[in-house]
Amino acid sequence: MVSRPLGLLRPRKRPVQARSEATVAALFEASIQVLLAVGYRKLTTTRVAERAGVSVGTLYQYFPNRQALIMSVIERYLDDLVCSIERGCQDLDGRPLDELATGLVDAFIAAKWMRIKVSRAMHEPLAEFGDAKLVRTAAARAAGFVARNLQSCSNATFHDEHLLALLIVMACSSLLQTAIADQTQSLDVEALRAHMRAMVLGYLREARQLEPV
Amino acid sequence: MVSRPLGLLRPRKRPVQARSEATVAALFEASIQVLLAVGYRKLTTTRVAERAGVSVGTLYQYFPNRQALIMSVIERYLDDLVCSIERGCQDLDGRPLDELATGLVDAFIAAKWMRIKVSRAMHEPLAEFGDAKLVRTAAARAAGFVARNLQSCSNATFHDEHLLALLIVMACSSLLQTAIADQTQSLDVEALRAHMRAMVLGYLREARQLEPV
Amino acid sequence: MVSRPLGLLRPRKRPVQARSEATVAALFEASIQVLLAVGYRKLTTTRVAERAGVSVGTLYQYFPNRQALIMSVIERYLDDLVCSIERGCQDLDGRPLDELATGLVDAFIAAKWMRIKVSRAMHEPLAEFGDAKLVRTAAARAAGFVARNLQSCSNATFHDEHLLALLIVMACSSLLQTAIADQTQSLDVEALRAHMRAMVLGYLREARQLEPV
Amino acid sequence: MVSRPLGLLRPRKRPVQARSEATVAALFEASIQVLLAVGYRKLTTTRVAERAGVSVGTLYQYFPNRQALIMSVIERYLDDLVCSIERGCQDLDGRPLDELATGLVDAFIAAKWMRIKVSRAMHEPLAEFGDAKLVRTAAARAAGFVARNLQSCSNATFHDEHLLALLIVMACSSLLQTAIADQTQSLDVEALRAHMRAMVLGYLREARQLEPV
DNA sequence: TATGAATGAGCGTTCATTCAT
DNA sequence: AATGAATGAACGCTCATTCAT
Repeated sequence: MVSRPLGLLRPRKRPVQARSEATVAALFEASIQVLLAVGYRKLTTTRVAERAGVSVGTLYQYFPNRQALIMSVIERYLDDLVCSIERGCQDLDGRPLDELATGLVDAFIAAKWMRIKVSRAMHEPLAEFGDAKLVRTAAARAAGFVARNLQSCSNATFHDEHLLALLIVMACSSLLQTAIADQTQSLDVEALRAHMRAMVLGYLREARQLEPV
Repeated sequence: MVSRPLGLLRPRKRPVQARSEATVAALFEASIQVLLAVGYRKLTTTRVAERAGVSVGTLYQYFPNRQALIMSVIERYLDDLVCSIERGCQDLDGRPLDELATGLVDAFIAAKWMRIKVSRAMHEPLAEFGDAKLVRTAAARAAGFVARNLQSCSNATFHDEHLLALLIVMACSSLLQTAIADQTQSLDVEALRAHMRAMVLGYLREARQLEPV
Repeated sequence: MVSRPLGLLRPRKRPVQARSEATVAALFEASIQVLLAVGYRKLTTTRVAERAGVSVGTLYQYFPNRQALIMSVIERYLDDLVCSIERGCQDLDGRPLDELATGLVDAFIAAKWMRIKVSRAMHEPLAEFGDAKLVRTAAARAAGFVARNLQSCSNATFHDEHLLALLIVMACSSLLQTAIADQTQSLDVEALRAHMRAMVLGYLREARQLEPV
Repeated sequence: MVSRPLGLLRPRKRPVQARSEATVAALFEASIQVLLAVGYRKLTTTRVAERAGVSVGTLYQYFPNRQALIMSVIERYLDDLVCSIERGCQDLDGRPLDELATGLVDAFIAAKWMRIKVSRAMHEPLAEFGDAKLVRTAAARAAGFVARNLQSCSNATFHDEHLLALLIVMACSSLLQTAIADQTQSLDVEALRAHMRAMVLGYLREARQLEPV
């Protein structure tokens, strides 16, 4: 799953050579580490480059500026996340409603909670660039899979699967992000899983009667 | 419900005089405006003071440092939010489940969406200080009201109203925050209201069967 | 022994009333305390006024600016010092050389070491304004007494008592100041006293043969 | 005798390249110039950098903070001073007492008075950091040479050369510093030299009879 | 291509001083 | 006369970005 930067985020050079790819990967990895080690406010280009074992100058050969680096990191994270969710949703076609709800919630939790530290590290960057196309695109992609799952549900049909799917995606990811950001861990995963399942399942049951808007 | 900052966040001087109160209010207002105008990263003490029509020095007479200012702004925002939610939940005691769900969702939307610009402005600050006691306290307070509403529901009883309430609060606020942060407004309020209602109602219906964990 | 400020140091108002005198005294005392508590670099007018139990505004009614305050404090300190030395030299007229040396050294040590904390507090202010008339004047005054002692010595006569006296004053006070500034107290007072006595006595013995320059 | 700052004072990067060394040298030189031109209180990192012909950022690449810069400057000054004194004391072994006294005083005067402007510039910084290890170390080193000279004196022996040496070092340097700090130059060098010689010589003559304490 | 020294605008913060009350 | 809120220039320091090597 390679980073696919778009628009303003496009690196100055495409990492065609093995060396370049390795450098970019190291910079991504270093960014996460810096984020976890010192926090977003202290994430400096110099620090990231240092951690990655290259010079600042080199960083600037792959990313036009700090923002591009961060957005690339976010992009990569979201990409991985969406792929992980997709994988989790793959076997849910044709299932009855309750299994579907369980499966979806498990997929989201697996995707976010399993990589909890990275998810936590992404909290602030996502807040700064959270209104970017990036995030909407990722949400839309995830909503795509989920919508397909909903369409193929064995014991229920819906009016507007895509909107339902989008709301499930938004609700699950925002709730999980909030739960993860809480360092005190006041909610344990299993409780969260049970309640999210109830929420999604209940929502879908109600939604069968929901008229399209 | 007055702001009562504690510890390091305690303003340097209590605004006892009319002038002082006006200055502090102006600084709060200016912070929001700066947040909306130039974003969190460019929220500077100088910039806030300027916009409030006072000098930096004056800002520092009321707040020991930038963080204290921001946390006070957050605190005030959360306080208002919780009060607004409380007001919205006041008439929901003794109602049947579906009216309760509708009322709760309306209360949250009224609280957040009606002050959408401020809510949007708070997105990044909340992400930086989101794990602070402040936020958890506010969530717990809101969960308190909601739990009371659940307990008094005319046609349903629950195992653990407090946990349910907390999850409703977290889900509603995080979902609304996400929706609000999206500048493109891909979701209109009324659609969101309908779906959130379905989500909360469905959740509570499922939750009646949920064993305590 | 009242402060007698001169020239640029003249307070804006002469402390004619009891109240004013008390305020000025409180400000002097507070300055010393601040110096000892937080050091010269952190001595601020606000802090001094606070400690003195008055407002900054009041401070500025007695001293035109920070420098005037500090110089007044120095002046008072030097005044006390010189008076203390004078007292110590009073009974030395007509004594033989060795008793004179002992007496002089004792007088200096009594003056400086007995008020060691204040002397230490004055170290930095003296360095900043050490080339001021203030210090030269104080040294000259002390040299005056010492010169008189030298003139009346029972068993020795000198060519230029005034210069000798000035050098004794400078040597004794600078050596003591250095010893006092050393927080580690590597030299104990009694050793210092013995050696200073040897130094002064030896110096005077040599000086009898020193031609005027 | 190269400057070797330790701990928090360690320069951020060791000046290994010619350019770096030149920059650091320029910063030292600029510090002295600023000290002489505007005084210690107005010695600003920006001002020093400016005068050195580099940017503030560059200054901070070589010194972690203002204090480290100043202490490095002091260290360098003291190092030079001690080396200069050492040079002046080199030929004094085996000399009779009066030649020794003359030689020592000449060594101190040569070291301090010959670099009078720098010495004057150092007055305030030394007062602020005067109790630092730096200064005590320098004094101890100088006392080392002088003690050796005393031990080898051809016509006198002493009980505690090291203490005597330390007092000579302290007396000479503090007296010279005081004389130098006096901008009015009320004492000319040659008079000072004669009297210091008398003082040191007399002191040593007395000290022969001084019992160890 | 990679480096990292250099840059300098800009930040958070302090504090001497003023002046309306 | 006394107050203390307000001022704003100036400070120490950081860091995104550039460019000579």
